[in-house]
Amino acid sequence: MKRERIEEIADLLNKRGRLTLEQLDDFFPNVSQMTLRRDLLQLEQQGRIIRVRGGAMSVKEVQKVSGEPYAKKSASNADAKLRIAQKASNLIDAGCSLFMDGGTTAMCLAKEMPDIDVHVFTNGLAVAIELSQKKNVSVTVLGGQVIKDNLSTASPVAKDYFENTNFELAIISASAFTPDIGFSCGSMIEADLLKMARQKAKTLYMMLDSSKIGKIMPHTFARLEDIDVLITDDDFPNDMKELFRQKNIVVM
Amino acid sequence: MKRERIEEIADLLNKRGRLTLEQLDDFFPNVSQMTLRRDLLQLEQQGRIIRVRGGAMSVKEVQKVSGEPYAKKSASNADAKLRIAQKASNLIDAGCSLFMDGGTTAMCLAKEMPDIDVHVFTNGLAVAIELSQKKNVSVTVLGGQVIKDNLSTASPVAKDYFENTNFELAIISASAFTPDIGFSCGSMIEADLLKMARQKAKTLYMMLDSSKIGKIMPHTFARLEDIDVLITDDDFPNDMKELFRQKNIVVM
DNA sequence: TGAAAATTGATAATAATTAACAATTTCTTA
DNA sequence: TAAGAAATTGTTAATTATTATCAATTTTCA
Repeated sequence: MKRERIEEIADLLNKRGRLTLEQLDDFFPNVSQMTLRRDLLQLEQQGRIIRVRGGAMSVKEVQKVSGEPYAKKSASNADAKLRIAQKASNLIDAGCSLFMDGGTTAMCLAKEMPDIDVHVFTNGLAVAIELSQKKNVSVTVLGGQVIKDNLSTASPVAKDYFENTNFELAIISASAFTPDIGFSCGSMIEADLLKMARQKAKTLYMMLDSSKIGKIMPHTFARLEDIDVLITDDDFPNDMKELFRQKNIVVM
Repeated sequence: MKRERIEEIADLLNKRGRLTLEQLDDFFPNVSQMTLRRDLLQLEQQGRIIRVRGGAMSVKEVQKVSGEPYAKKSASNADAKLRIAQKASNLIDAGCSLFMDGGTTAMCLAKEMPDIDVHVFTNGLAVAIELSQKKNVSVTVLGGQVIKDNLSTASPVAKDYFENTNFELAIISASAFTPDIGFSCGSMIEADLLKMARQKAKTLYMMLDSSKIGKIMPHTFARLEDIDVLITDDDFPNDMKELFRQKNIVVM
């Protein structure tokens, strides 16, 4: 009872980096704040977290290069991304081979990923490092020049590389989506990569949090009908869901 | 006035790890607690400290108490590695293009690297992320499967990749060295990569801390006479230095 | 020099944390 | 299995830390 809750809190903190007591309270509605406080105290004594005013933060989070732009960015819409990542992680079976991008949603997924025998291709450096923590996951990084603001790689030779590479599944996310423009992102070379990934994969899962709807970015890499499964959060509008379902796309 | 005080506080925190507001007040009797609070706030915004109830703690302190395997390893002989990295960083000029490996010494160098216009090729994920923090450094990661225990990549196709890649300088380090076996490391595929890097580079700098002397690892990637400059620490034995100098290798 | 900006200090208002104890649950072991 | 001990939990009150506010002071720079 207690033990499990404490482990859950530790997990949560490792994934989210930092939480307020109120947020914790939302996650554990059936225990009092005082209990959560006591749990945090215990975790602090174990050296696993740091209690700060208002809540606590994960030691691991602090150990990651502090102040990096990436860590900051990953905070936006963290709740939705976490839930999307959780859904996505349930769709991954042992023995499969998949592609993931290097975005912040992918990073959430990397943290949520079960430690099972899978092979992951990714162009995200942080994603690769996160996945390397797992014993059973093998990881391949696509080489290329590092894009500093999202710590992912992009390379014109990726195409050649993909020639001899096989994966059933691609799980990617977009920076923007509208029904007529489709899924788009800010960098052409990244769009290129994602396009290749989707063509190569048998099945394409798109992770899209609702804040991306209606936005347009310069480079489209997939149209609505290109995807097989849409993974999103609860705020995703119903009429939009219907649009996907009409094209036989699974929405979850 | 303010600037200095803030620096002093940061220093103090780095030395003491953690301080209460009262302790800080003792150190700075001529400013009010409120001022110290504001200083701490500012330091927190810079990501240099973490404010906790009652006071603050140094981020560096937290980073020390690490559990990750990579972070652990990088602690061994940290002093020597830091000094070696500092020496190496002075040898890097603006405008140059260089290769670095993904080892812990390279990681130190990445941290010490001046923020100047250089291009770095590396197979180290952590190295790449660290270098990405610098505005003027552009980074290319070599793709490949991730070796989990040192977070670097290795790939049989690296060879093809190197075909069209040019750099003047390779700065690498070895896991082991003896005069007759040469420089060696534990993984064949890594040895292969390093061999290619040294053949490709006009100049080869080897960073070798003295603890590596006399050790032998399975795969040799360079002989004594292959290198141009040896960068080492003060404990490096003199007779060994002489050996290098006889071959016209600069020892520093 | 003199006005604007930044820094600082004192106090009040707010919020978070701890302390204390009773109520509940879980664990022993007779 | 039932009584008692130990651990866990919740509620409230007390304490403490933090933030907000505004006036006073210092610094900056035109």
